[in-house]
Parts: sequence; C-alpha cells; structure tokens
Amino acid sequence: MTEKLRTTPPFTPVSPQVDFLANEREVLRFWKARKIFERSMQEREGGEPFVFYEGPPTANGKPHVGHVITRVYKDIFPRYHTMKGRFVLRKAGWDTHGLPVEIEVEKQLGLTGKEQVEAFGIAKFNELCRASVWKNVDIWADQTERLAYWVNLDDAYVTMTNDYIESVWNILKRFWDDGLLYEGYKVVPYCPRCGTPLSSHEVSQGYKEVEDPSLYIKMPLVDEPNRYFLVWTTTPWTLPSNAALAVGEAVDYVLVDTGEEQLWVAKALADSVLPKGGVKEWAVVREAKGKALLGQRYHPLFRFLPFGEEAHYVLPADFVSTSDGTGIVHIAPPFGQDDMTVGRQNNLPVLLTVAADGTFVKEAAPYAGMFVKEADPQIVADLHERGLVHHAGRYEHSYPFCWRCHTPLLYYARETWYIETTRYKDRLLANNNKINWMPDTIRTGRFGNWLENNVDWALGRERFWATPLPVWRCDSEACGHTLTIGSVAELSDNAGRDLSELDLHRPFIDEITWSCRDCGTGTMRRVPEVIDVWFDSGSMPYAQWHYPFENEEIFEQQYPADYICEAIDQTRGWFYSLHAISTLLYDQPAFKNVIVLGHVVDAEGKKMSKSIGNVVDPYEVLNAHGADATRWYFFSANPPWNTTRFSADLVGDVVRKFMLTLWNSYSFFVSYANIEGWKPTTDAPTSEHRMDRWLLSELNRLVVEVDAGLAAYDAYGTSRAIAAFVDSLSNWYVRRSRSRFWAGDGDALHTLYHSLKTVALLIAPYVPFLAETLWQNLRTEADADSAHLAHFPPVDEARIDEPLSRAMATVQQVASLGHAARNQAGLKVRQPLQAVVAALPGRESEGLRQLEQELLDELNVKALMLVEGAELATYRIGPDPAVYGKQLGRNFPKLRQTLNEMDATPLALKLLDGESVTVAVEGVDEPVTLTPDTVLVVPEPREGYAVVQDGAYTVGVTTELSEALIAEGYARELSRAVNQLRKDAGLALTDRIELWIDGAPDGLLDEWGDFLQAETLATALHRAPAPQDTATATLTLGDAAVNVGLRR
RNA sequence: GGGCGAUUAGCUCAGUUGGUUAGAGCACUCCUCUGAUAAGGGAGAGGCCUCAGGUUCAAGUCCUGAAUCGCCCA
Repeated sequence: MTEKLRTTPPFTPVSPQVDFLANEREVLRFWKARKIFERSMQEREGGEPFVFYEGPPTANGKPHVGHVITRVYKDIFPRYHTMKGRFVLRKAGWDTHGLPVEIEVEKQLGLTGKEQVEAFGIAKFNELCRASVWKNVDIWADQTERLAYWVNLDDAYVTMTNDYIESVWNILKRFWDDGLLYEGYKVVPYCPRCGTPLSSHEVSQGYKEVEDPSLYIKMPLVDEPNRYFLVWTTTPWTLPSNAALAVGEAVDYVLVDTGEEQLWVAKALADSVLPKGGVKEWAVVREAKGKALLGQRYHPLFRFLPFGEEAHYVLPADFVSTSDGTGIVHIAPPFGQDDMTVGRQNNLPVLLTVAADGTFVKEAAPYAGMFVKEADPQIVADLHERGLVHHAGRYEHSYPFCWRCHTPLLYYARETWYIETTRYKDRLLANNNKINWMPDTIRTGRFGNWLENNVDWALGRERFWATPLPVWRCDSEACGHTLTIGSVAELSDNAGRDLSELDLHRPFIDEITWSCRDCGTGTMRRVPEVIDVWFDSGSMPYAQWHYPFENEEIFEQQYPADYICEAIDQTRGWFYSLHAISTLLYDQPAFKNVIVLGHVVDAEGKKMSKSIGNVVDPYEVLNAHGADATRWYFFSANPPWNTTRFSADLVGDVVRKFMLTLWNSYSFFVSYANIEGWKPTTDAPTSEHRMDRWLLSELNRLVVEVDAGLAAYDAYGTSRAIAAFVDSLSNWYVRRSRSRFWAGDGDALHTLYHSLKTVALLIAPYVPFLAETLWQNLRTEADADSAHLAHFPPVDEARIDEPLSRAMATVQQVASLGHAARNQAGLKVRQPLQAVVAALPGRESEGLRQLEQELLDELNVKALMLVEGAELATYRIGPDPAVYGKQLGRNFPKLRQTLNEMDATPLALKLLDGESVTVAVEGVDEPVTLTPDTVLVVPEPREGYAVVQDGAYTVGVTTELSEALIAEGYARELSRAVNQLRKDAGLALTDRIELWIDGAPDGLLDEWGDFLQAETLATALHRAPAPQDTATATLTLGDAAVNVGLRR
C-alpha cells in the first residue's frame, strides 16, 4: 500500500475541511475561462428548444433578497433542460422606463412635479433618466454571476432602445387596425391645484382622517308620485353628475311607507337608516330583490348638462354592498372608477360638471366657479329646500390629500387611451385555462378572477420617460383625423424625411409633425401621452427580437415560452400584460408553465422593510454561506409559492446538513481511492455485494424521481429526495462499508465513485458550484468538460430492486429499535451481545434474513433470532376506520371498545397468520368479520424484556454476557483507544506503529492480540510499559487500568 | 372596504379522497458511536393543529363566522 501512495493519485486530494466560498470563486473563474455558459447554449443548438422568458428587472433599483429566490428559480429549470439535451436560449432583459425611474431623477434634481420637470426641460430630464437606469447595473450583474444565474446579459433586451420601441409601436398599430385602441375617460386620483393625476404610490402617502358630509337623499321615481329611492353619498358635489343608481341584483330591498312618503331601501339597512331621518315607525309595503328594480326611472336632481335617454334609471352592479349607505348607490361616472366602469358598460353620459381646477363649470350656474368641497353645504341646502334630504350628517373616514400641497384629491375623469381587452375576455379566460399555473389555485383564483372582472387596459400616462404613444392627430378641431404609426419607416414617410436616427423618446418625437392630408389645413401632431410601462414588458416576446422587423425565424422558435417565473405581485403586472398582448395578437398564451413565487419575509415572518430595518442584504448571506447554500435553501425550505422565511442562520443549516455531508462522503472517497490507487472508469459498476446493490438501487430510484420531478417543475420535492439520498449514502452506505474501503475493495470504490458522480450531475441544476467542483475531480477524460455540459444521468432500470430497498428499510428500522433496546438495558454498542430478537410482519422476515449480516454488524450482536410476536409482546387490534366506520356507522366506536377491552392477542396472532376472525359487538346483529387487510395489529412489549416496539416491529436484545463476549468487548475498547491515540498523535491512515500495552486483563492479548494489531496497523505488540518517546493513554477495562503507548 | 392566500412543537416545515396514538429536521437535556464528517444513533422534553360555531360514527383536514399576517385592488 505504501508503494502505491507514491504514485500520482488519480484524484486531487480533498480535505474534509472545505471553504465553499473559495470553491465558488474558483468555479466562476473556470466557467469564464472555458466559456462554459456560452458552450451550454452552443452545444445544444439544434436540440428541441426549451423557451424561457426573463421578466425584466428595473436596473435602477438595487436587487434585494426577493430577487435572489426569483433568480435561482428562474435558473434551475433551464439548467435541467440543457442537461436533457434541449436548447435553452437565456436572453436577459432590462425594464428601463417608467415612473420609478422618473421619481428617482426628480429626487436627485429636487423637483416635485410635472410642471417643474417641464420647466427643467424634458430633453435633459429624459437624458438623466436614461443614465439613471444603469446606475446599479453592475450590482445586478455581479449578483447574477455570484448566484450562478445563467442568463445572457451581453445580449439583453432593453426596453428603451429604438428597436424595442418600434416593435411596441407595431403591436399598437395592429391593435389600432383592429379597432382595439380607443380614447375614453379614466378616473384617476387627481390634484386640482397641481393639475395632475397622482400615482397610487403618491396617493398612499397622503391619507388623512377627515370629516365629510354624510348625506341621505331622496330620488323621486318617475310616474310614481311620492315614492323615492333613498341614496347615500359623502360627496354631494358629485350629485350634479349623477347618471344612474345601482343596486345589487341579489340584495333584498323593501319599499316602506312612513306615513308621509314611500322609500326604497335595502332591507338590511332599513332599521339603521330610516330613524336617522326622524322616521320612527314604518310599514313595509313591498319586498323585492334588486333585480326587480332594474330599469326603474327617476327624476334627476340637476339638469345642468344635456343628457340623452340613457340615464337616470336603476341598473345592476356587483360592488353594491349593504355594509353602509342604503344599498342603492349613486353613480357619477366622472368621479369614481366603479362609476366609470358601470357607466361605460351601460353607455351612461359622462356629465363633467367640474373643471380641471376643481371648480364647477359655468353651466352649473348656482355653483359656477366654486371649489367642489366648498360647494357641498350649498348643494345640501338647496336639496333641503326642495324637500329631498332624508338626513344630513357628518362622516369620519380617511381621504387622500395631495402629498405636495395638501389639497384634497378628487377622483376625476381624464381622457386617455385604452385597449379594449374586454372584447377578448372569453379568449383571455380560454387561454388562461391552457396555462400550467404553479400553484394551480392562481388559475381560477387570483388570475382567473382578475380576468373575469376584466376592464379595458388604460394605456396612456401623462409622463415623460416611457414609450411614446404613436398616435398623431390633426390639430384642426373640425378635422381631428387620427393615425397610429407602426414603424419608423412609416413615420419617415409621413414626415417626409428619414427619421431612422431619431431618438423615439419625448421631446424629439413630439417635434415630428406634418400637414394633414385629410383636411389639408391642419397639422398632424402626436398626442401627449406615453404608455404604461407594463405594456413594454408584456411586449417582450416580440420586441426582444425587434420582431416583425427582423429575426422572424428566431421569434417563431422562441414563442411562446415554456417557462416563466416571477413573484405573486406580478399577477396583474407582467403575467397579465404578457397574457393580454399575446391573446389579442395571436389568441394563445405567451407562456405554458409559470411558477408564482411567494414573497420572502424575515425570520419572524414580517415583511422586510427599510423602515423596520429587518432587510436581509443578499450579500450578507452570500458572503457568509455561499451561493450554493443559499440556492439549496430556497429550493428545499418549502414549496416556492409559500411565503418563505429567511435569515442567514437558516442557510447555515443547509451547509451543515446537506453540503458538508455530501462533501465528506466525497472527501472520504477520494482519500481511499488515492490510497488504493484506484483508477476511475466510465463503466457502470456491476458489483453484486448487497450494500452496493442497495445503494445502486436507491441511486437509480433517485434518478427517476429527480428526472420526473424536475420535468414537472418540482424543485422542492426533488431537493428533499436528493438530501435524503445523500444522508443514506453517507450515514448508512459509507458508514456500514468502512471496513471494505479500508481493505481497498474495488467494488465498493467503484460503486461509491459512480454514485458520487451521478449525484454531482443530479445536483448540478440546484447547486452548480458544488456540482462542478465534484465533477471536475471525478470526471474522466471521456466525460464532459463541465457538469453543466454533461447530459442528465441515464437510469439503469435493471438496477432498481424494490424488494431490496424495502428489506434494507427493515434492517434500518430493526437496527434503530435494537439500539434503543441496548440503551434501555444499559449495554453500549461496543459490547458484543449474543442475539437480537425480532418479531415483525411475516413478509419482511425474509428480506431481513438476506441482509442479516448488516444488522449483526450494526448492532454488534452474534445472531438474529426471528420469533413469534407473542414471545415478546401482547397485541392490540386496531380496526381500519375507513372500512368499519362506513360499515358500522355509529356502532364503530363500540367495535373499538370491544377490541380494546378483550385480550386480543389470540385473535391478533391468527390475523398475523393471515386468517380472518369474527367478533361479537353489542348492538350489532351479525358478528363483525376482521380480516388481515382491514386491521392494524399493534404489539405492546411484555414487561421484563429489553424490548422496544414501533408499529408492527418488536425488537429485543439478549442481556446475558459470557466471558467470551466480555473479552471481545474489551478488545474493541482497546482497538478504539489505540486508534484514537493514533489520530491524536497526528498519524496518517497508513502509518505503521509499534504498540505497547500494559495491565490488560489475563489472557486478553493471547486471544485478541492479532485482531488488535490488524485493526491498528501495529507491526509489533509489546506487553510492557511504554517507553518514554511514545504517545500514551489510559483506559479502564472491567477492574483493570490499562496503559497503552505507541509510536511510528 | 373587496378579492386571494397563509396560520400545525421554541424555530423551519410535512400531514393523501375526512379515518387508527398529528410527524420530520433544527435547537435543548441525558446517553452513545466514531481512523471521512462540522456528522451519526438512542432516549427525553416540547402541541387549545389561531379562535368560535356547525356537518359527521369520525375534523388538523369539510362548511360558516372571527382574529392575525401577507399580496393585489379600492
């Protein structure tokens, strides 16, 4: 053996002490130098494509820990499919437009509003936005690399490029041609003083508790004198714009007679609402569902603006509730989003009685020029005078104010551009059903509901840094000719000059005008809007290729996506924008499979937020435990759609439990393979040794499970299966096979080698660094250059031996119980015992016999005795509730009681032998038949034995110790002590020693001296006190104090 | 305010069409094993399955309501 050590080892020596961070850095260098990522794409060209879409992050923010889970989940399946031979093009993308970018720049400049931006200059402002987008791009790139998220940043799509914008324009043009792009009102939170709509983010900053009017008014019915609808509002100023009343179709309403008049009100609210108006007693005249009230007409309270026939009647709305108000809702389309939606569905007039500055228009004569909130009291007074007020009070609620000037915000209709998605609602739903949502509940739940309640996509934004809406309109009011431009070439044609070099952003695009060919007098000017950034990202399947202007072939290959993955908040964001655009363009889903991730929260389950200070910096964890451990944590902690708790400590567990266990098995293998000079081979092992057959069976079962699991996008279940295998490999196979490795057993080395190499490939999609490190050392010349260029390991079905796997499980179970029995008897494992005694279900005995030797070694006993259960235990019979519960119904508990109260052992033994038995149960006419298949026979250990039971297993150990057993125990004690001493003295595994033993019990060394020398690699054994220059130790064997000493 | 989801041991999580005594890992205590290991094995302790009703022979699981947390929308 010593000679072999001097030869060059086949494997680079591996220390059990490992620095995963250093390994990861080294692997990154290797990948880069050998262009492994590039090759992982090149070498699969021609393979069946697996299409992945990158949901573009906004590079001007910094990546947080939530991005880490997203990115590792994006990474794992493309890696798997690459290993399965498929071509995965991993094009990165950046979302570069939109309000967050603008706000960042506004802050930087100290600007606080649209007018200030305009004063500053749109050109300069947008130039800063363009630069700001790349502010943190280095951090993103670095984190991408550190996490081993393989995505091609060098070929990323960027939404602010002219090519990208042109593709988006093309889509909008197609929508325009289909009549899907239209102009209409949208109700937005609006500051009348600043003259601008606010984003939801801005609105949420300005909520205050305020008192507003609480007005109950009476709307007189047409043709039914003295009969009214009772209606509630907190915004009297919206009443002049009233266009209809809404009821819930399924809500119960009553018509009550107060003696003076008759009022319609929701039944559930009558008791609380009527007394407010001083009505103490009333009679119910009629009761009706809301459905019966539909279409009833009433007299409008005001007639400032002209309206047609289609107004002032009762219509249905599903948002009507009976939690407050009267159950009859005043609809003013210009001043509420729900109102506007209902209005559009029913063609209600939009009576815009309020100007953009928040004052009443001149047509609203009595209130003209008044700010709406100030007009409230006068409106209430006027209605009072006309006898239409039921009750006027005050109401405290939270209401939004402008965060800049503290003016109360109005919900106010602004003209903007829409895409008529509602026309394709059925197709959106039908295509949604073709998508594999993970978790499945999203399809019919959150996403399905969202589609069911689909409203047209409000596309326009009155901002600066975004894709400009490519709509030009003649400025002659009489003409108003409108045109949508679908390409730069088309724009050049119209403008009459080459615009291919034009920056398509504002303000330059706004400068492109031409005279109107329809009327000949007006000028075609672009409308002021830019578009919703979600439309940008939802266009990426097409725009990332500048389709249809080029790349037709690759677009067709790469659409739709097989797989996308983002967090739950994208339901109405990217998931929707992809789905809507794809359905409207091609009537098919843009993605076939989607994992919807839960959010990452802190270790306490609280949302991470800067203000609380519980934000975990991704680098903190990456630098502490490495990328692999972080990745493995996210895969194995819980199903990805659950909210995931996260802290550095939790990742630390991964290192100890999984990574080090695998590493040490690997390190163990390399040590012994090198000692033996074992040469690797690509052949599959053919060993017939029981442990080898077992491990290879487990390994192939694992390959099947992981392959099927990853194909079904299950990283969670598969990672746990891998961890379980690694645990078995290390703590059962290697531990039980140590003596074979010490002896240089080629079958064992080959089996372990093959298993480790296979595991290296199986874990490659999960922990790419560790996989590569193992692979590089284990691979042969004939193997792939990288674990990530290799093919997924094939299954050797012939190696799967289910009976063997079951039998080994039995061995482990009996061993576990045997250890417990030893413990109970106070007999430590190093003391050999005569026998282990086991009673177990009949069919398992045979398997246990086959693997008997493993059990004997593990438990350090001489023999296995399989016995009838009754010798060790009494039995209880548990009837299967699924069978007898159905059969006996309420008498089932009596059956249980009967069985528990009798001595069931005789019956149980018959059942164990496969016979059926009958039992008489009180209250049941026929005796109940129990069969072996429909009961659980539970043994309970008899007293006085060192016996332990679990389920159907009962295991005991003999406790009598013969002189021979005691002597053998001593020999093992001595051997262990010497080997510990070798280790403490820093000796190499192969060092030979000279050994001194003094004071051993009589005869011990006569019998066990050879054993001891073999176990400790002692070339000489002296029965004498150790000389001075030796390592020494003392131990107690029985009554004897034994001194040992050794030296090399 | 509405929709969706979550809530099981100190912590992280399993728990099948409702079914026998609700499990695992981590952490803790004691014992043990070890010439790969930062590990392994055994035992112990630790549970109002968030709460309140209901359905059922039987509920962690199904139904209704509530609380808390989260996401989306108002």
